[in-house]
Amino acid sequence: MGRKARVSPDRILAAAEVEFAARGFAGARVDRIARRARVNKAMIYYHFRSKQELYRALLRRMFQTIGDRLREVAASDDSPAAKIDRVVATLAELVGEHAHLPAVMLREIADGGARLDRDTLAALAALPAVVAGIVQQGVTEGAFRPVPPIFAYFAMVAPIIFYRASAPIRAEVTDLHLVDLRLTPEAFVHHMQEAQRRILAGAGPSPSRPTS
Amino acid sequence: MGRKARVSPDRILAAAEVEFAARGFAGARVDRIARRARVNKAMIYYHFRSKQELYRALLRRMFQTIGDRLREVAASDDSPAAKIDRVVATLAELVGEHAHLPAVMLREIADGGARLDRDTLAALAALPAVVAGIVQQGVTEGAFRPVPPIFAYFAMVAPIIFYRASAPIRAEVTDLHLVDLRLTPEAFVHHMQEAQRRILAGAGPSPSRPTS
DNA sequence: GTCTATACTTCGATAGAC
DNA sequence: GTCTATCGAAGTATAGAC
Repeated sequence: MGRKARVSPDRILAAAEVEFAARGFAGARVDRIARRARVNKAMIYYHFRSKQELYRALLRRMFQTIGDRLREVAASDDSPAAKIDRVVATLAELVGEHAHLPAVMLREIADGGARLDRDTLAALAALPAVVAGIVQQGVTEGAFRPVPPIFAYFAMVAPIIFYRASAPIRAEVTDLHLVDLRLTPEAFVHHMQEAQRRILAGAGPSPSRPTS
Repeated sequence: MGRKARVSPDRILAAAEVEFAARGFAGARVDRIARRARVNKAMIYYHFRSKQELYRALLRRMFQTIGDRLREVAASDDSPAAKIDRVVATLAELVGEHAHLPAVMLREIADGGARLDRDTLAALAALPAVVAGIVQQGVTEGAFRPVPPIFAYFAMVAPIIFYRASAPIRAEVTDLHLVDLRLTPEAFVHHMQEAQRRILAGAGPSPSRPTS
């Protein structure tokens, strides 16, 4: 019942992701999205009301996807340290699967969230909240030292986004023999996990030291 | 002799920085830049050849400024650990002084460096090179463990840029009582310095341990 | 749900006088 | 160096047939 009705909006969203990621909201062209989605331009305005509404729908879906994956990790019964490792790996996987996600997030932050409605903002705010929960758990169990949630979040997320989104620039810089900026995704994730462990590690080296 | 001749281009660049940071290249309007710079629009095309050339001139100047400040730190005779602290503080200062710098960098990365000419690319590539030099010095002196230069660079720069550029979104999220994402710049810098020290710290806790 | 044709607007860029 | 006036190209959005 009505399964085909979804294929058009979904193809539009997929095409929109590529276009908005590559050019930003202002630079994106509805004609190009239509062509890539192999639908008529009028269909975009039929399914979504405007370019802006299409953009919002895309962002809601993106943040929801990320949040779902992170909440999965947070809900597991792994140790806090293992959860942090998994959060880093999960974020890296997500940006690996959805190659356009980093650019969209970068642009949205640069825009100051000007086009985010309340629901989308809530979905975005849920991301640092998940990380905060894991850190809090680690602190309670004595494995982590306390750090501000938003700091832990940015220390984790920002380098991953930068690393992925900067791939074209790094490749060009390396090709021009300016500096060698190569680093495999696997090595990067490994170093990120080590870094987060070091950032969050409690004062003492012993895994479970009594607090008092 | 001819000092006044510079005031117009400089005012244009200053206005362009605001406009490009807030709206991106595609979203920026030459008319708005002209109005903000209090010059006639035709003057922009007289001093710079096009919107694109104006944008490039702006980026060159930005990366040059950052590079100069970082090279100053690298050239000092501080210890590598102290230099890392100063690099973090310097970057934080820079984005504090030039509030529009983070957004421009975010957008340029998202664009994949599409509008960077070779000179600008070289000025950008010099940034991780400076950090790499400091890390290398620390490794040689036995104070740091070896990490890939581009990793050390992103771990340092990405959170700072994100933190600054996300200020409007964080404020809105906090105001809507979704989550409390407040964190003072001073506290943020302090935590960043601590984090970088932990990431780079050599295996042993002793400051100057003989290598062999 | 789908397509064609087009109205309406905005914007980058320049011509040409001073 | 500076200003006015304007061209021409895109671009969003919709009307209306099927």
